[in-house]
Amino acid sequence: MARRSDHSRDELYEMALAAAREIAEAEGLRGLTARRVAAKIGYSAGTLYNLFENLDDLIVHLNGGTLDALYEALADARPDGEPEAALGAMARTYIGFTGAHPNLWNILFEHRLPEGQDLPEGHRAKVRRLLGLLEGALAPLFPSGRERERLHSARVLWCGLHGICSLTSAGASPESATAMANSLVTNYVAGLRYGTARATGPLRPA
Amino acid sequence: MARRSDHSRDELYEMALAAAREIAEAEGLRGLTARRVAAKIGYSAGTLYNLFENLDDLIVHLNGGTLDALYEALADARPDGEPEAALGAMARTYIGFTGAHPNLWNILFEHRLPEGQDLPEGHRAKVRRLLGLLEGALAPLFPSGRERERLHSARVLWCGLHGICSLTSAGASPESATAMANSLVTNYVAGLRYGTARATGPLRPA
DNA sequence: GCTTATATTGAACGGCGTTCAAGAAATCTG
DNA sequence: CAGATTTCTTGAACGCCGTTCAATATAAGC
Repeated sequence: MARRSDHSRDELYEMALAAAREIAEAEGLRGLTARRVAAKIGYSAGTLYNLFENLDDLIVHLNGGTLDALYEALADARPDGEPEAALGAMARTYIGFTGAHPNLWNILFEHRLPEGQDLPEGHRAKVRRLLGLLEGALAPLFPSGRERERLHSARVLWCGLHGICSLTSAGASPESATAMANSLVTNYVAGLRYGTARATGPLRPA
Repeated sequence: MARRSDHSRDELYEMALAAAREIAEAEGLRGLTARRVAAKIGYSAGTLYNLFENLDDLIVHLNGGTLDALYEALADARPDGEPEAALGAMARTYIGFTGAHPNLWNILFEHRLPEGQDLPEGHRAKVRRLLGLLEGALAPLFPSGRERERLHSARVLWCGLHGICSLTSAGASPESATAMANSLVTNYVAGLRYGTARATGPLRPA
């Protein structure tokens, strides 16, 4: 019950998140408890409450790290070239990430804050940053001045990709996620390119 | 600690599921505990374990009911006519369902069985039945003999719709789910109709 | 009426998130 | 350096949780 100087506060913070990530990756949300994280770093559970508001807060931080890792993977893989090829490559990278870290990725969506609480602004910013990658790949399809439509299409593709990975991970569709993503990208972009230009108003190629 | 004859086993089963649904609808997974469900129907927690294997099993049954309700809503709303119109109407119905029962719909995906366990076959069948509705709406686009491609496209749209509702519900994309669904359906189907017929091979209209 | 089978329960177990008084070490003050 | 002060850490505790089970009172079968 005494003060220790084994680690600085920042070290402790990183150790706790790393331990949580290890447990989460191996066992998912079910195995991720405050007591186990604490035991894994050799401190008592109470110490975690000096670093995080509570377990929900710890998980939100864990998810922030997952979003960062996802961003790095996608940013590295983003190729130039035709939107179809770029989006296809990003989709494959995304699918690869979900396959490599299924539990971490699932926790991104399984974990929900209690009733009234919203995710911190930083979390939303991380998502926006990811969306920006898709927007970049879509840029050749939209003339300047149509950024709103471009963002809209990026969102649709992002949602579609998310749905593919989500249902694939849930085992509901054993069919290859990659094939579905290819179909989504190919046909949706084809619709944008030569589309019927209905109310949603995608445009002719620039 | 005595046997009662207030309700039959089937009545008890229905009462428990109804109570669970009420709690889940109001408070989500966090409020759904065995003790509270039992208290709500005026029995002890142990009695639930005569009706269900455990709390996970109860939730799986609850989710089965949600899938049934979703199927009924979509089956009722399925219109005839052009695929775009039919799929758009189904998407709006789906989005309406998720808006009317956000917690029930979320539990469908938040709840995950422990490590080794898979969802029962009945659950998969319910999902397949839902997919069948989309396949029906896509039928005019595919000549007979191309059922495989039709199923593939139905899956892609299903995933896309799921992704839209999932991320909308998570608050990550405040943009209107309906607008995104319209864009998805319009452009994806346009891609199928006049598509580039790449490797994934959607066909010309029949 | 007697026996058998079944349903129900309260208590119990271990684990959970979280709080907090107590105390020891680090730090500050002179 | 000593004494005062701040900070960190902890174990115990609280009230939950899912789940099990012996005990028991009732229903069902004969």
